[in-house]
Amino acid sequence: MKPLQTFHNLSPGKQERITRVAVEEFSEKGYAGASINAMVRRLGIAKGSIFQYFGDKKGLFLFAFNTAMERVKDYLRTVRDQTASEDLFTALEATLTAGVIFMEKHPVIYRLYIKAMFEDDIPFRSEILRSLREYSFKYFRSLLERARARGELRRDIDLDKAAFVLDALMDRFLISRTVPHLDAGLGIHGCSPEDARQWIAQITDIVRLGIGSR
Amino acid sequence: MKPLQTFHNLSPGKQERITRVAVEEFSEKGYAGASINAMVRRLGIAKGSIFQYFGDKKGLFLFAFNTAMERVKDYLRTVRDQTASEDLFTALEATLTAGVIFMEKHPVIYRLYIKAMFEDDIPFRSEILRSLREYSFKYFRSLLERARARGELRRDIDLDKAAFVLDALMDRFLISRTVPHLDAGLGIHGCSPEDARQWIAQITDIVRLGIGSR
Amino acid sequence: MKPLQTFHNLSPGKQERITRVAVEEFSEKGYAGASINAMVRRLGIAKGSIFQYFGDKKGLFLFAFNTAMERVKDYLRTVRDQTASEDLFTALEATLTAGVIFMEKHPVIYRLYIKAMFEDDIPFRSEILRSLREYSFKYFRSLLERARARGELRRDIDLDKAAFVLDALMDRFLISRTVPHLDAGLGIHGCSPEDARQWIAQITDIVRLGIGSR
Amino acid sequence: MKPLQTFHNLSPGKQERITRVAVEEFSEKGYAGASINAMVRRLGIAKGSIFQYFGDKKGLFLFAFNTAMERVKDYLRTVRDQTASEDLFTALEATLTAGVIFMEKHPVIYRLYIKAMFEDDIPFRSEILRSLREYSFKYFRSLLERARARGELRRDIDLDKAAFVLDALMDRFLISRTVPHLDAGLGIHGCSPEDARQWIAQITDIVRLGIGSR
DNA sequence: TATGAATGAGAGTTCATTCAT
DNA sequence: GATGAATGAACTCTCATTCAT
Repeated sequence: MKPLQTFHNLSPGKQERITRVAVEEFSEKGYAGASINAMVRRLGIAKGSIFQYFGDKKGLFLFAFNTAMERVKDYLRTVRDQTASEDLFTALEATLTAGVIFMEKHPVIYRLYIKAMFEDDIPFRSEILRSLREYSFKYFRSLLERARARGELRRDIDLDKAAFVLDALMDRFLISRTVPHLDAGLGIHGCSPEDARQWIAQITDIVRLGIGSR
Repeated sequence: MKPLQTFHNLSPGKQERITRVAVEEFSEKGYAGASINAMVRRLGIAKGSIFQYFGDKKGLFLFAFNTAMERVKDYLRTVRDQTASEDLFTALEATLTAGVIFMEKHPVIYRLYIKAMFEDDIPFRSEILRSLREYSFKYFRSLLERARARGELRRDIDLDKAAFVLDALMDRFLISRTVPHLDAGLGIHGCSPEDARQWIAQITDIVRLGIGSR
Repeated sequence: MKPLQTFHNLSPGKQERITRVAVEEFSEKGYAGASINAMVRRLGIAKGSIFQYFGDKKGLFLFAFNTAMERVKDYLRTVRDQTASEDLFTALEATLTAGVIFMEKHPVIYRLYIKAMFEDDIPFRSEILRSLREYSFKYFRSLLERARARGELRRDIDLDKAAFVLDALMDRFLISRTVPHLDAGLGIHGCSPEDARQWIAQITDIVRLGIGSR
Repeated sequence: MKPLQTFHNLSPGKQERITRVAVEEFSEKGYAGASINAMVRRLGIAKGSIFQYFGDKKGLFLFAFNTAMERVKDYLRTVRDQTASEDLFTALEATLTAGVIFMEKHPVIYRLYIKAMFEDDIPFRSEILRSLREYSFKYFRSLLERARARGELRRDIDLDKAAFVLDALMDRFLISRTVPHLDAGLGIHGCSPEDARQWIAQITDIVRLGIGSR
């Protein structure tokens, strides 16, 4: 019997409940800190069941993490599609804003991503991070390539470097909204969506002057 | 008897050895993951002694962390003093370069900082991070204020936002050199100091156009 | 519904497969160590089925063990029949040689026998072992009685004691070929069939002088 | 801190109690079957203590086993010394008798030996068995060499083969007294010491004729 | 008849913390 | 002041067995 086979035979409602609790637990306590005991206590099921479904803690984490990341990718895909006709900097603003909204609705997922990023001994850490970063860079690269084709960029700008800057700024901005006290009192953490838009506008402005065509 | 009282009565060599081992352990395994068992094994001292010196695990961590961060601050102070007469962007390049050099020499300290940043259940996490970030922002703010006084900045730029951008880019760049696979194959992780300088130059260049006076 | 009833309604092929896997598992890991989980995994059938067929783990073991021992007895019977006209010591040599050959072809069965012999908590351990030993002794006793009738034995030898010696030597010799390092470097374990015959000849020789008629 | 260091700092009485309980548990249930939970329950100490003393289950077993075997070797040494002036077959009888007496007083140790012999997954099984068997063979070889020097043996007898026979018979005889129902009703198991001497005498008699000088 | 999801006791192991010496 | 033995809760993981479908 393959792992996950058993799990996928459960009712969708139960699958969803288990996944949600697992994501929350890993999100709150990281991989090593997460307790399967705590999960089954919250779920009201037997400890053995988790191991029947996922084989071991590693398998559970991988499943929870991948499930969560799929939702991020889905979301990002729709953003890109909706900004296809906009210029680069409008698209960037939209992306950041979308990121803020997503995090507002799914803070748990963002924290899980953070944990995977900076905790050691995450199962398949390298593969996971490499694949995520690749996805993110490809996203910004594709925005930049579209912009270059339209003549929106400085001629001499290196697309890799530019993508790095975009990724760094967006990532840090979003992290600041999640991780308390990372913004040194600037007020990013927990600020209103309107204030967030102000921040986004000004950051984008700096970037436009840095890499834009004029 | 105050905690740390007994610790400071030890010979400087012993104090230094204990501090070093504690910093290494927390740096490698994070707060929750660190094992006092492991530390005393490496140190060859009794487990009870640690509790006598520092009260509990929390006290040990706080001491180790603060000690490590003092070294960072000392280092940063000398960088600022040495670049007092340079223009903003030269000073920024120097700062990033200095950061690369520091990390090269003290990777353990940088990892400890990362762990403190992204792990929950760090004792006094809020206070620690707030104080660190404050220090970092003040550093960049002071550079920017110096630059504004000299007319090196766009008139309309908001210094807080600019400091945010500088801090974000510098931080992400340095993290990329430490955490594997965070750079999506761009080659920042583990690149040679010369390649790092190239990266720094180009990032600074983007920033100059974004916030510089012309 | 009697247990085993449902099992015997299965296709002979399936019965045989289940028996074989069970014997292998018990042979490798002993009774307590054997895992029904592992068996059904290898068989690709439902765990519940095993309990339907055999009631519980005990029933499964008993069936597997008895099935395996039947094969040993069948084999031993043919050996005795084929040596009916030989003198005692030729028959003994033939028996030992046959034992070696059987083990060579059915190591799994021999290991199962060993496990049953020396593990506690074997279900019905006493009955099982008593019956096996009885069978073995009867075998040697019948050889000895035949020999006595032909005047091949010392007058004053006690047949029980002699049977004990024969059984002990044969058993130990065969075990030495299976269990590594039981022969203290004498080279019995894993030796070639030819070398085994040399050993057999010399052991038989000692026995002949010990109990033979002259 | 080395494993066993801590343990040896305990009071001799406590060390002895722990060792005794461990030997009993392994002796009754084998390695895999033994439960550290059960041991600490019987001892009335905390589970963690066992791991502090011995590191892990493997370490505990190794210690318990070696301690038990030392007692066997000590005993055997005194037997050999006391029979130095006897002829081979008298010495053999004394050895077997001594074995019977030892087992009568220490059945737990003998069962532990049996378990180590026939259970798989014993830690360092190969090394343990090789060393034990070597010790046993050397013992019989030394008796045989002494006998050959005195002209008590058949000229053409191979000492290795003879030692094998002695070891096999002695071992099986002693096992028969411990493991129930291994004697097929011959009455070795649990027989009185006097009956045991009778058996010993007759077995020795067979061996004498098989390998003796006349 | 066959299935396989559910169970929960029990396994070995690690750990921060306490306290008598 | 330094020690290190003692603790017990919490951890991940395995297993035979049950029973509704």
